[in-house]
Amino acid sequence: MMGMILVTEDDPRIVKVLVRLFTAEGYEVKSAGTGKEGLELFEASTPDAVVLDLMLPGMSGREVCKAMKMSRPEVPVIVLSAISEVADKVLLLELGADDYVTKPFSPRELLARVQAAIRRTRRAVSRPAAGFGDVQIDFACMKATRAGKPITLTAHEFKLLRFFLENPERVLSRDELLNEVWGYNAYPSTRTVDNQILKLRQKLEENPANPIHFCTVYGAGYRFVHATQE
Amino acid sequence: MMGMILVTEDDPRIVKVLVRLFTAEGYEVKSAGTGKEGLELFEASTPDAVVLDLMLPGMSGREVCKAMKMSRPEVPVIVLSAISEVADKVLLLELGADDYVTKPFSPRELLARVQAAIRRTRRAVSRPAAGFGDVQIDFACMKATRAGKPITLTAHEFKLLRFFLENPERVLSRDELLNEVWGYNAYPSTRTVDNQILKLRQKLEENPANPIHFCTVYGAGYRFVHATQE
DNA sequence: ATTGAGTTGTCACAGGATTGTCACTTGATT
DNA sequence: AATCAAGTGACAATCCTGTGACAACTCAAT
Repeated sequence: MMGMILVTEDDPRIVKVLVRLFTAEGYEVKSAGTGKEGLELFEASTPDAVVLDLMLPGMSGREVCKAMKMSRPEVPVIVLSAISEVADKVLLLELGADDYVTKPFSPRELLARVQAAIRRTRRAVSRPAAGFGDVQIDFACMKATRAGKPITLTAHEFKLLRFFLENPERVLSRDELLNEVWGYNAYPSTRTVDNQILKLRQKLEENPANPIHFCTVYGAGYRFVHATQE
Repeated sequence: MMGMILVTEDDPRIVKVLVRLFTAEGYEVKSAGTGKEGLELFEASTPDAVVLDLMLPGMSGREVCKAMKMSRPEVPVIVLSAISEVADKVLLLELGADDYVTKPFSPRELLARVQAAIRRTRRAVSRPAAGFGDVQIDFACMKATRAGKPITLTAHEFKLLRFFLENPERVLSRDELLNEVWGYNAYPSTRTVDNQILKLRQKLEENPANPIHFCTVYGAGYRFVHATQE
Protein backbone atom coordinates (compact mmCIF):
# COMPACT_ATOMS: atom_id res chain seq x y z
CA MET A 1 0.00 0.00 0.00
CA MET A 2 1.48 3.31 -1.13
CA GLY A 3 -0.47 5.54 1.19
CA MET A 4 -3.68 7.47 1.48
CA ILE A 5 -4.65 10.78 -0.03
CA LEU A 6 -7.48 12.97 1.14
CA VAL A 7 -9.21 14.90 -1.66
CA THR A 8 -11.36 17.84 -0.67
CA GLU A 9 -13.16 19.12 -3.73
CA ASP A 10 -16.77 19.94 -4.53
CA ASP A 11 -16.80 19.35 -8.28
CA PRO A 12 -17.69 15.64 -8.69
CA ARG A 13 -16.09 15.46 -12.13
CA ILE A 14 -12.74 16.53 -10.77
CA VAL A 15 -13.12 14.17 -7.83
CA LYS A 16 -13.68 11.36 -10.28
CA VAL A 17 -10.55 12.25 -12.23
CA LEU A 18 -8.47 12.45 -9.07
CA VAL A 19 -9.73 9.18 -7.68
CA ARG A 20 -8.84 7.41 -10.91
CA LEU A 21 -5.48 9.16 -11.08
CA PHE A 22 -4.34 8.24 -7.59
CA THR A 23 -5.83 4.76 -7.40
CA ALA A 24 -4.11 3.93 -10.68
CA GLU A 25 -0.85 4.73 -8.92
CA GLY A 26 -1.67 2.53 -5.97
CA TYR A 27 -2.90 5.14 -3.50
CA GLU A 28 -6.00 4.86 -1.42
CA VAL A 29 -8.27 7.89 -1.82
CA LYS A 30 -10.84 9.41 0.50
CA SER A 31 -12.89 12.32 -0.76
CA ALA A 32 -14.91 15.06 0.84
CA GLY A 33 -17.28 17.46 -0.88
CA THR A 34 -17.17 20.24 1.68
CA GLY A 35 -14.56 21.82 3.90
CA LYS A 36 -16.27 20.64 7.06
CA GLU A 37 -16.40 17.09 5.85
CA GLY A 38 -12.77 17.31 4.75
CA LEU A 39 -11.64 18.46 8.16
CA GLU A 40 -13.56 15.69 9.88
CA LEU A 41 -12.00 13.09 7.63
CA PHE A 42 -8.60 14.67 8.25
CA GLU A 43 -9.00 14.35 11.99
CA ALA A 44 -10.46 10.88 11.81
CA SER A 45 -7.81 9.39 9.53
CA THR A 46 -4.12 9.72 8.78
CA PRO A 47 -3.70 10.82 5.17
CA ASP A 48 -0.21 10.98 3.70
CA ALA A 49 -1.20 14.05 1.73
CA VAL A 50 -4.16 16.35 1.20
CA VAL A 51 -5.37 17.76 -2.10
CA LEU A 52 -7.49 20.77 -1.28
CA ASP A 53 -9.59 23.01 -3.48
CA LEU A 54 -9.55 26.62 -2.31
CA MET A 55 -13.08 27.27 -3.53
CA LEU A 56 -15.42 25.22 -1.41
CA PRO A 57 -19.02 25.59 -0.41
CA GLY A 58 -19.62 26.36 3.22
CA MET A 59 -16.21 26.70 4.81
CA SER A 60 -13.46 28.55 2.95
CA GLY A 61 -10.63 26.39 1.71
CA ARG A 62 -8.24 28.74 3.42
CA GLU A 63 -9.78 28.07 6.76
CA VAL A 64 -9.61 24.37 6.13
CA CYS A 65 -5.96 24.59 5.19
CA LYS A 66 -5.09 26.59 8.28
CA ALA A 67 -7.02 24.25 10.51
CA MET A 68 -5.28 21.22 9.08
CA LYS A 69 -1.86 22.81 9.50
CA MET A 70 -2.75 23.81 13.03
CA SER A 71 -3.67 20.26 13.87
CA ARG A 72 -0.95 18.24 12.14
CA PRO A 73 1.50 20.45 10.24
CA GLU A 74 3.58 17.55 9.00
CA VAL A 75 0.89 16.37 6.59
CA PRO A 76 1.55 18.00 3.21
CA VAL A 77 -1.28 20.03 1.70
CA ILE A 78 -1.37 20.66 -2.04
CA VAL A 79 -3.73 23.45 -2.96
CA LEU A 80 -5.82 23.36 -6.10
CA SER A 81 -6.92 26.76 -7.29
CA ALA A 82 -7.64 29.09 -10.14
CA ILE A 83 -4.68 31.16 -11.27
CA SER A 84 -5.99 34.42 -9.87
CA GLU A 85 -6.25 32.99 -6.38
CA VAL A 86 -2.56 32.30 -6.07
CA ALA A 87 -1.24 35.50 -7.54
CA ASP A 88 0.40 36.02 -4.19
CA LYS A 89 2.46 33.03 -3.24
CA VAL A 90 3.17 34.50 0.15
CA LEU A 91 -0.45 33.99 0.95
CA LEU A 92 -0.07 30.28 0.43
CA LEU A 93 2.87 30.20 2.77
CA GLU A 94 0.81 31.91 5.39
CA LEU A 95 -1.85 29.30 4.94
CA GLY A 96 0.85 26.71 5.38
CA ALA A 97 0.25 25.02 2.05
CA ASP A 98 3.18 22.99 0.79
CA ASP A 99 2.58 23.39 -2.92
CA TYR A 100 -0.13 24.39 -5.35
CA VAL A 101 -1.42 23.55 -8.79
CA THR A 102 -3.50 25.93 -10.85
CA LYS A 103 -6.68 24.98 -12.67
CA PRO A 104 -6.96 23.80 -15.31
CA PHE A 105 -4.37 21.39 -14.05
CA SER A 106 -2.51 18.59 -15.68
CA PRO A 107 -3.20 15.34 -13.81
CA ARG A 108 0.37 14.31 -14.31
CA GLU A 109 1.67 17.48 -12.72
CA LEU A 110 -0.62 17.14 -9.75
CA LEU A 111 0.49 13.57 -9.23
CA ALA A 112 4.13 14.57 -9.47
CA ARG A 113 3.71 17.34 -6.93
CA VAL A 114 1.81 15.19 -4.49
CA GLN A 115 4.45 12.51 -4.67
CA ALA A 116 7.21 15.06 -4.29
CA ALA A 117 5.50 16.52 -1.23
CA ILE A 118 5.17 13.08 0.34
CA ARG A 119 8.82 12.37 -0.32
CA ARG A 120 9.82 15.68 1.19
CA THR A 121 7.93 15.17 4.41
CA ARG A 122 9.18 11.60 4.74
CA ARG A 123 12.67 13.01 4.48
CA ALA A 124 11.84 15.84 6.86
CA VAL A 125 10.42 13.48 9.43
CA SER A 126 13.53 11.36 9.40
CA ARG A 127 15.77 14.43 9.76
CA PRO A 128 13.47 16.66 11.70
CA ALA A 129 15.14 20.01 12.12
CA ALA A 130 17.82 22.31 10.92
CA GLY A 131 19.69 24.46 13.34
CA PHE A 132 22.67 26.58 14.26
CA GLY A 133 24.11 27.73 17.53
CA ASP A 134 21.40 27.16 20.12
CA VAL A 135 18.61 27.60 17.58
CA GLN A 136 16.51 24.72 16.30
CA ILE A 137 14.20 25.11 13.34
CA ASP A 138 11.52 22.82 11.99
CA PHE A 139 10.37 24.12 8.65
CA ALA A 140 7.72 21.46 8.18
CA CYS A 141 5.96 22.60 11.34
CA MET A 142 7.04 26.20 11.05
CA LYS A 143 8.37 26.18 14.57
CA ALA A 144 11.59 27.47 16.01
CA THR A 145 13.26 27.41 19.39
CA ARG A 146 16.25 29.17 20.88
CA ALA A 147 17.90 27.69 23.93
CA GLY A 148 14.85 25.48 24.27
CA LYS A 149 12.40 28.36 24.33
CA PRO A 150 9.92 28.72 21.46
CA ILE A 151 10.39 31.64 19.10
CA THR A 152 7.61 32.99 16.91
CA LEU A 153 8.61 33.75 13.36
CA THR A 154 6.43 35.18 10.63
CA ALA A 155 6.02 33.58 7.21
CA HIS A 156 8.45 36.02 5.64
CA GLU A 157 11.01 35.49 8.33
CA PHE A 158 10.81 31.75 7.78
CA LYS A 159 11.26 32.14 4.07
CA LEU A 160 14.25 34.41 4.52
CA LEU A 161 15.73 32.13 7.13
CA ARG A 162 15.32 29.13 4.87
CA PHE A 163 17.10 30.86 2.02
CA PHE A 164 19.97 31.72 4.31
CA LEU A 165 20.22 28.15 5.56
CA GLU A 166 20.19 26.87 1.99
CA ASN A 167 23.04 29.19 1.06
CA PRO A 168 25.46 29.27 3.94
CA GLU A 169 28.72 31.18 3.73
CA ARG A 170 27.79 32.78 0.42
CA VAL A 171 27.37 36.53 0.30
CA LEU A 172 23.78 37.27 -0.69
CA SER A 173 23.09 40.69 -2.12
CA ARG A 174 19.96 42.56 -1.23
CA ASP A 175 18.73 42.25 -4.80
CA GLU A 176 19.23 38.52 -4.75
CA LEU A 177 17.36 38.24 -1.48
CA LEU A 178 14.53 40.40 -2.74
CA ASN A 179 14.17 38.27 -5.84
CA GLU A 180 14.43 34.89 -4.17
CA VAL A 181 12.56 35.58 -0.96
CA TRP A 182 10.15 38.39 -1.77
CA GLY A 183 9.53 37.26 -5.34
CA TYR A 184 10.13 38.69 -8.74
CA ASN A 185 7.02 40.79 -8.85
CA ALA A 186 7.52 42.63 -5.61
CA TYR A 187 9.76 45.64 -5.54
CA PRO A 188 10.13 46.89 -2.00
CA SER A 189 13.02 49.15 -1.20
CA THR A 190 16.28 47.55 -0.19
CA ARG A 191 15.81 48.97 3.30
CA THR A 192 13.14 46.37 3.78
CA VAL A 193 15.80 43.70 3.69
CA ASP A 194 17.79 45.37 6.45
CA ASN A 195 14.68 45.48 8.51
CA GLN A 196 13.94 41.79 8.18
CA ILE A 197 17.55 41.01 8.96
CA LEU A 198 17.17 43.10 12.07
CA LYS A 199 14.15 41.03 13.07
CA LEU A 200 15.98 37.77 12.53
CA ARG A 201 18.89 39.02 14.59
CA GLN A 202 16.70 40.19 17.41
CA LYS A 203 14.91 36.88 17.50
CA LEU A 204 17.69 34.43 16.80
CA GLU A 205 21.02 35.99 17.73
CA GLU A 206 22.33 35.71 21.24
CA ASN A 207 23.63 39.25 21.04
CA PRO A 208 21.73 41.11 18.30
CA ALA A 209 24.21 43.98 18.36
CA ASN A 210 27.09 41.63 17.56
CA PRO A 211 25.61 39.15 15.12
CA ILE A 212 27.46 35.88 14.79
CA HIS A 213 25.27 34.11 12.26
CA PHE A 214 23.68 36.87 10.21
CA CYS A 215 26.71 38.90 9.23
CA THR A 216 26.68 42.00 7.11
CA VAL A 217 29.22 42.32 4.34
CA TYR A 218 29.66 46.02 3.82
CA GLY A 219 28.82 47.15 0.33
CA ALA A 220 27.72 43.70 -0.78
CA GLY A 221 24.97 42.17 1.31
CA TYR A 222 24.67 39.57 4.05
CA ARG A 223 26.22 36.24 4.86
CA PHE A 224 24.93 33.41 7.01
CA VAL A 225 27.39 31.28 8.95
CA HIS A 226 26.53 28.31 11.13
CA ALA A 227 29.03 28.90 13.87
CA THR A 228 32.18 30.76 14.77
CA GLN A 229 35.19 28.84 13.60
CA GLU A 230 38.63 30.09 14.36
CA MET B 1 33.26 39.97 -18.17
CA MET B 2 29.75 39.22 -16.97
CA GLY B 3 28.87 36.52 -19.46
CA MET B 4 26.98 35.95 -22.67
CA ILE B 5 23.28 35.47 -23.24
CA LEU B 6 21.75 33.90 -26.32
CA VAL B 7 18.39 35.41 -27.27
CA THR B 8 16.21 33.41 -29.64
CA GLU B 9 13.21 35.49 -30.60
CA ASP B 10 11.61 36.41 -33.91
CA ASP B 11 10.02 39.72 -32.99
CA PRO B 12 12.71 42.34 -33.72
CA ARG B 13 11.18 44.83 -31.31
CA ILE B 14 11.52 42.42 -28.41
CA VAL B 15 15.03 41.52 -29.50
CA LYS B 16 15.92 45.18 -29.38
CA VAL B 17 14.55 45.55 -25.89
CA LEU B 18 16.39 42.47 -24.66
CA VAL B 19 19.68 43.49 -26.20
CA ARG B 20 19.47 46.85 -24.51
CA LEU B 21 18.42 45.30 -21.22
CA PHE B 22 21.26 42.82 -21.00
CA THR B 23 24.02 44.93 -22.46
CA ALA B 24 23.15 47.66 -19.98
CA GLU B 25 23.91 45.12 -17.26
CA GLY B 26 27.23 44.21 -18.80
CA TYR B 27 26.28 41.03 -20.62
CA GLU B 28 27.21 40.19 -24.15
CA VAL B 29 24.17 39.28 -26.25
CA LYS B 30 23.86 37.13 -29.33
CA SER B 31 20.49 36.94 -31.02
CA ALA B 32 18.84 34.55 -33.42
CA GLY B 33 15.59 35.08 -35.29
CA THR B 34 14.72 31.45 -35.88
CA GLY B 35 15.01 28.23 -33.96
CA LYS B 36 17.47 26.76 -36.41
CA GLU B 37 19.72 29.79 -36.16
CA GLY B 38 19.44 29.75 -32.39
CA LEU B 39 20.53 26.14 -32.18
CA GLU B 40 23.48 26.76 -34.45
CA LEU B 41 24.58 29.68 -32.33
CA PHE B 42 24.11 27.57 -29.21
CA GLU B 43 26.37 24.87 -30.57
CA ALA B 44 28.93 27.30 -31.92
CA SER B 45 29.28 29.38 -28.76
CA THR B 46 29.13 28.99 -25.00
CA PRO B 47 26.29 31.13 -23.67
CA ASP B 48 25.83 31.47 -19.92
CA ALA B 49 22.08 31.46 -20.38
CA VAL B 50 19.48 31.21 -23.13
CA VAL B 51 16.31 33.28 -23.48
CA LEU B 52 14.00 31.37 -25.78
CA ASP B 53 10.67 32.31 -27.28
CA LEU B 54 8.35 29.31 -27.58
CA MET B 55 6.64 30.65 -30.69
CA LEU B 56 9.17 30.65 -33.46
CA PRO B 57 8.90 30.42 -37.22
CA GLY B 58 10.18 27.25 -38.77
CA MET B 59 11.29 25.10 -35.89
CA SER B 60 9.16 24.92 -32.78
CA GLY B 61 10.64 26.53 -29.70
CA ARG B 62 9.95 23.31 -27.84
CA GLU B 63 12.12 21.34 -30.19
CA VAL B 64 14.86 23.92 -29.81
CA CYS B 65 14.68 23.75 -26.04
CA LYS B 66 14.82 19.96 -26.03
CA ALA B 67 17.76 19.95 -28.42
CA MET B 68 19.68 22.45 -26.31
CA LYS B 69 19.07 20.48 -23.15
CA MET B 70 20.10 17.29 -24.90
CA SER B 71 23.35 18.87 -25.97
CA ARG B 72 24.41 20.79 -22.85
CA PRO B 73 21.91 20.50 -20.01
CA GLU B 74 23.90 22.69 -17.66
CA VAL B 75 23.16 25.85 -19.62
CA PRO B 76 20.03 27.44 -18.12
CA VAL B 77 17.14 28.10 -20.50
CA ILE B 78 14.55 30.72 -19.65
CA VAL B 79 11.41 30.39 -21.76
CA LEU B 80 9.49 33.39 -22.97
CA SER B 81 5.89 32.68 -23.85
CA ALA B 82 2.31 33.81 -23.88
CA ILE B 83 0.29 32.83 -20.85
CA SER B 84 -1.81 30.25 -22.66
CA GLU B 85 1.27 28.37 -23.74
CA VAL B 86 2.39 27.58 -20.24
CA ALA B 87 -0.95 26.65 -18.76
CA ASP B 88 0.65 23.26 -18.47
CA LYS B 89 3.77 23.78 -16.46
CA VAL B 90 4.71 20.16 -16.51
CA LEU B 91 5.39 20.56 -20.18
CA LEU B 92 8.11 23.05 -19.42
CA LEU B 93 9.72 20.63 -17.03
CA GLU B 94 9.64 17.95 -19.68
CA LEU B 95 11.29 20.32 -22.09
CA GLY B 96 13.96 20.90 -19.51
CA ALA B 97 13.44 24.62 -19.24
CA ASP B 98 14.81 26.14 -16.06
CA ASP B 99 12.36 28.98 -15.69
CA TYR B 100 9.84 30.94 -17.67
CA VAL B 101 8.43 34.42 -18.00
CA THR B 102 5.06 35.13 -19.54
CA LYS B 103 4.45 37.82 -22.12
CA PRO B 104 3.95 40.64 -21.68
CA PHE B 105 6.98 40.45 -19.44
CA SER B 106 8.61 42.92 -17.13
CA PRO B 107 12.21 43.47 -18.25
CA ARG B 108 13.33 43.67 -14.68
CA GLU B 109 11.77 40.35 -13.81
CA LEU B 110 13.30 38.65 -16.80
CA LEU B 111 16.69 40.04 -15.90
CA ALA B 112 16.32 38.89 -12.33
CA ARG B 113 15.32 35.39 -13.36
CA VAL B 114 18.15 35.09 -15.84
CA GLN B 115 20.66 36.22 -13.25
CA ALA B 116 19.22 33.88 -10.65
CA ALA B 117 19.44 30.98 -13.10
CA ILE B 118 23.06 31.79 -13.87
CA ARG B 119 23.87 32.00 -10.18
CA ARG B 120 22.23 28.65 -9.53
CA THR B 121 24.11 26.83 -12.23
CA ARG B 122 27.38 28.41 -11.21
CA ARG B 123 26.69 27.23 -7.69
CA ALA B 124 25.81 23.73 -8.87
CA VAL B 125 28.60 23.20 -11.36
CA SER B 126 31.58 24.18 -9.28
CA ARG B 127 33.11 27.08 -7.50
CA PRO B 128 36.83 26.66 -7.96
CA ALA B 129 38.52 28.95 -5.52
CA ALA B 130 40.97 31.11 -7.37
CA GLY B 131 44.37 31.79 -6.01
CA PHE B 132 47.99 32.78 -6.57
CA GLY B 133 51.09 32.38 -4.48
CA ASP B 134 49.90 31.58 -0.96
CA VAL B 135 46.65 33.48 -1.45
CA GLN B 136 43.28 31.74 -1.79
CA ILE B 137 40.16 33.60 -2.86
CA ASP B 138 36.50 32.64 -2.88
CA PHE B 139 34.52 35.28 -4.69
CA ALA B 140 31.09 33.84 -3.97
CA CYS B 141 31.73 33.98 -0.24
CA MET B 142 33.89 37.07 -0.50
CA LYS B 143 36.56 35.46 1.58
CA ALA B 144 40.29 35.47 1.14
CA THR B 145 43.19 33.90 2.98
CA ARG B 146 46.94 34.38 2.83
CA ALA B 147 49.14 31.64 4.19
CA GLY B 148 46.02 30.20 5.79
CA LYS B 149 45.12 33.37 7.64
CA PRO B 150 41.90 35.19 6.72
CA ILE B 151 42.24 38.55 5.02
CA THR B 152 39.46 41.13 4.99
CA LEU B 153 38.87 42.77 1.66
CA THR B 154 36.26 45.37 0.83
CA ALA B 155 33.71 44.93 -1.95
CA HIS B 156 35.68 47.25 -4.19
CA GLU B 157 38.91 45.47 -3.58
CA PHE B 158 37.27 42.19 -4.53
CA LYS B 159 36.02 43.70 -7.76
CA LEU B 160 39.43 45.00 -8.66
CA LEU B 161 41.07 41.74 -7.69
CA ARG B 162 38.66 39.78 -9.84
CA PHE B 163 39.40 41.93 -12.85
CA PHE B 164 43.10 41.34 -12.39
CA LEU B 165 42.61 37.60 -12.07
CA GLU B 166 40.51 37.57 -15.22
CA ASN B 167 43.18 39.42 -17.13
CA PRO B 168 46.52 38.04 -16.07
CA GLU B 169 49.77 39.09 -17.72
CA ARG B 170 48.08 41.88 -19.62
CA VAL B 171 49.02 45.46 -18.91
CA LEU B 172 45.92 47.28 -17.67
CA SER B 173 45.88 51.04 -17.94
CA ARG B 174 44.39 53.16 -15.21
CA ASP B 175 41.64 54.28 -17.55
CA GLU B 176 40.75 50.72 -18.39
CA LEU B 177 40.61 49.81 -14.73
CA LEU B 178 38.48 52.82 -13.93
CA ASN B 179 36.02 51.91 -16.66
CA GLU B 180 35.81 48.22 -15.91
CA VAL B 181 36.00 48.19 -12.15
CA TRP B 182 34.65 51.54 -11.10
CA GLY B 183 32.08 51.70 -13.88
CA TYR B 184 31.41 53.97 -16.76
CA ASN B 185 29.53 56.49 -14.71
CA ALA B 186 32.21 57.20 -12.17
CA TYR B 187 35.14 59.43 -12.94
CA PRO B 188 37.48 59.52 -10.00
CA SER B 189 41.00 60.71 -10.47
CA THR B 190 43.60 58.20 -11.57
CA ARG B 191 45.30 58.50 -8.19
CA THR B 192 42.42 56.50 -6.77
CA VAL B 193 43.63 53.49 -8.70
CA ASP B 194 47.11 53.71 -7.22
CA ASN B 195 45.54 53.81 -3.82
CA GLN B 196 43.53 50.65 -4.31
CA ILE B 197 46.55 48.90 -5.74
CA LEU B 198 48.39 49.89 -2.61
CA LYS B 199 45.68 48.31 -0.50
CA LEU B 200 45.79 45.10 -2.47
CA ARG B 201 49.55 44.95 -2.14
CA GLN B 202 49.49 45.60 1.57
CA LYS B 203 46.92 42.91 2.11
CA LEU B 204 47.97 40.26 -0.38
CA GLU B 205 51.67 40.68 -1.17
CA GLU B 206 54.23 38.99 0.99
CA ASN B 207 56.43 42.04 0.72
CA PRO B 208 54.28 45.04 -0.23
CA ALA B 209 57.34 47.14 -1.04
CA ASN B 210 58.50 44.62 -3.64
CA PRO B 211 55.30 43.47 -5.29
CA ILE B 212 55.50 40.15 -7.09
CA HIS B 213 51.94 39.82 -8.33
CA PHE B 214 50.67 43.37 -8.71
CA CYS B 215 53.41 44.89 -10.80
CA THR B 216 53.52 48.46 -12.01
CA VAL B 217 54.41 49.11 -15.62
CA TYR B 218 55.90 52.55 -15.63
CA GLY B 219 53.97 54.98 -17.79
CA ALA B 220 51.36 52.43 -18.76
CA GLY B 221 49.53 50.90 -15.83
CA TYR B 222 49.59 47.65 -13.89
CA ARG B 223 50.05 44.01 -14.65
CA PHE B 224 48.98 40.98 -12.64
CA VAL B 225 51.10 37.82 -12.72
CA HIS B 226 50.25 34.59 -10.94
CA ALA B 227 53.70 33.58 -9.79
CA THR B 228 57.35 34.33 -10.12
CA GLN B 229 58.89 32.30 -12.88
CA GLU B 230 62.66 32.28 -13.14
C1' DA C 1 76.94 60.42 -14.14
C1' DT C 2 73.79 64.16 -13.51
C1' DT C 3 69.83 66.50 -13.84
C1' DG C 4 65.03 67.35 -14.20
C1' DA C 5 60.42 66.43 -15.54
C1' DG C 6 57.10 63.16 -15.21
C1' DT C 7 55.28 59.13 -12.78
C1' DT C 8 54.30 56.34 -8.85
C1' DG C 9 54.27 54.94 -3.56
C1' DT C 10 52.51 56.22 0.66
C1' DC C 11 49.99 58.50 4.20
C1' DA C 12 46.29 61.15 6.61
C1' DC C 13 41.95 63.19 6.47
C1' DA C 14 37.36 64.85 5.04
C1' DG C 15 33.37 63.79 2.80
C1' DG C 16 30.27 60.42 1.19
C1' DA C 17 28.08 56.09 1.07
C1' DT C 18 26.27 52.15 3.59
C1' DT C 19 24.09 50.15 7.39
C1' DG C 20 21.70 49.68 12.30
C1' DT C 21 17.84 51.04 14.52
C1' DC C 22 13.54 53.03 15.65
C1' DA C 23 8.95 55.03 14.90
C1' DC C 24 5.24 55.55 11.93
C1' DT C 25 1.81 54.34 8.27
C1' DT C 26 -0.73 51.08 5.82
C1' DG C 27 -3.32 47.11 4.97
C1' DA C 28 -4.91 42.69 6.21
C1' DT C 29 -6.91 39.75 9.62
C1' DT C 30 -9.48 38.81 13.97
C1' DA D 1 -11.97 48.34 17.12
C1' DA D 2 -7.70 46.03 17.78
C1' DT D 3 -3.85 43.48 16.61
C1' DC D 4 -0.10 42.14 13.77
C1' DA D 5 3.08 42.02 9.95
C1' DA D 6 5.33 44.55 6.34
C1' DG D 7 7.22 48.56 4.12
C1' DT D 8 9.07 53.25 4.42
C1' DG D 9 11.57 57.14 6.01
C1' DA D 10 14.66 59.49 9.30
C1' DC D 11 18.53 59.74 12.07
C1' DA D 12 22.86 58.32 13.91
C1' DA D 13 26.77 55.34 13.78
C1' DT D 14 29.96 53.23 11.06
C1' DC D 15 32.93 52.17 7.36
C1' DC D 16 34.94 53.15 3.00
C1' DT D 17 36.52 55.87 -0.83
C1' DG D 18 38.62 59.67 -3.09
C1' DT D 19 41.72 63.50 -2.75
C1' DG D 20 45.80 66.08 -2.01
C1' DA D 21 50.41 66.44 -0.37
C1' DC D 22 54.91 64.95 -0.32
C1' DA D 23 58.56 61.61 -0.91
C1' DA D 24 60.58 58.22 -3.82
C1' DC D 25 61.27 56.56 -8.04
C1' DT D 26 61.95 56.06 -13.35
C1' DC D 27 63.50 57.47 -17.59
C1' DA D 28 65.71 60.22 -20.97
C1' DA D 29 68.40 64.00 -22.32
C1' DT D 30 72.34 66.38 -21.32
